[in-house]
Amino acid sequence: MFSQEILKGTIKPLIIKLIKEEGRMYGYQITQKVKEISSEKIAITEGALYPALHKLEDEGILVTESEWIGNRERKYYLLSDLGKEAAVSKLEEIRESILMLVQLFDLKPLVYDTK
Amino acid sequence: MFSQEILKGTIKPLIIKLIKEEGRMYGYQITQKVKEISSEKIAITEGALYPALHKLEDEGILVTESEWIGNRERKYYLLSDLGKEAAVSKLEEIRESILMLVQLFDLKPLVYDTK
DNA sequence: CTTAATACATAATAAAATTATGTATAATAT
DNA sequence: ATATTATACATAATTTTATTATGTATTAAG
Repeated sequence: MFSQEILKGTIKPLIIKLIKEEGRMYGYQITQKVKEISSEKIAITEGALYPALHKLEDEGILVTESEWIGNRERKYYLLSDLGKEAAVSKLEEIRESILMLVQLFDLKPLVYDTK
Repeated sequence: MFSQEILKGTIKPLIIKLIKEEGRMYGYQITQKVKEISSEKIAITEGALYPALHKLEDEGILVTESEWIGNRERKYYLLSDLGKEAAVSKLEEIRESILMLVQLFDLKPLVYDTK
């Protein structure tokens, strides 16, 4: 289980992608989801996650709604209207960057499966 | 032409990969090669490149040989014996990391072309 | 009744980049 | 001739972003 390493700089777009898909997510849920989709290989640390969430909120990309589950706060993050717009270009950006890495490191032959 | 952004953390393995392929390279040549293979999209900055080269040298991965082209120094970097060993695992590592990014960001359908 | 899981958060530190600056030679364009 | 661009190295200040270490607190499981 490695944490970020190469994933430096990818946490914000990753958050955006997950929230875009799920509609809304809370911090802990994001850590679990990433653990799941990475086959237990990636552990997002709180020290990276929460500052990133707060920054995205400050940037106006995310908005929050708090819910109280019993006596415990659960802070859901959602895409704002701005965030919904921004998400498209930000995900396109990261997609291009990752494909660039594939190209640079010559991880071809990777091709689009057009099935 | 974007500089690093997502490439954070990838400069050292990239240097290793290029030098492994080319045999030896000097700093400026690396910037040009990266520009070339990225279709002019990536400009490695000196502030990132030279410290990375020096660190790899300190780590014993790279060794240098200086050549004087006229009155101008050209410092070639080569893989040391240690570096040749390390290169294999380091490149496997970065490969896995990039494929992890592909998986996380759902850049499938990307499949191996087995032709 | 203790430990692990859930759930938030911040502070100190480290790593790694950007940006700015510096020196200097060689080639090209005006 | 001379100014600009390209070649070629390098470092310093700053910023960004992560790691590691704490901290608080509730709930579930052993």
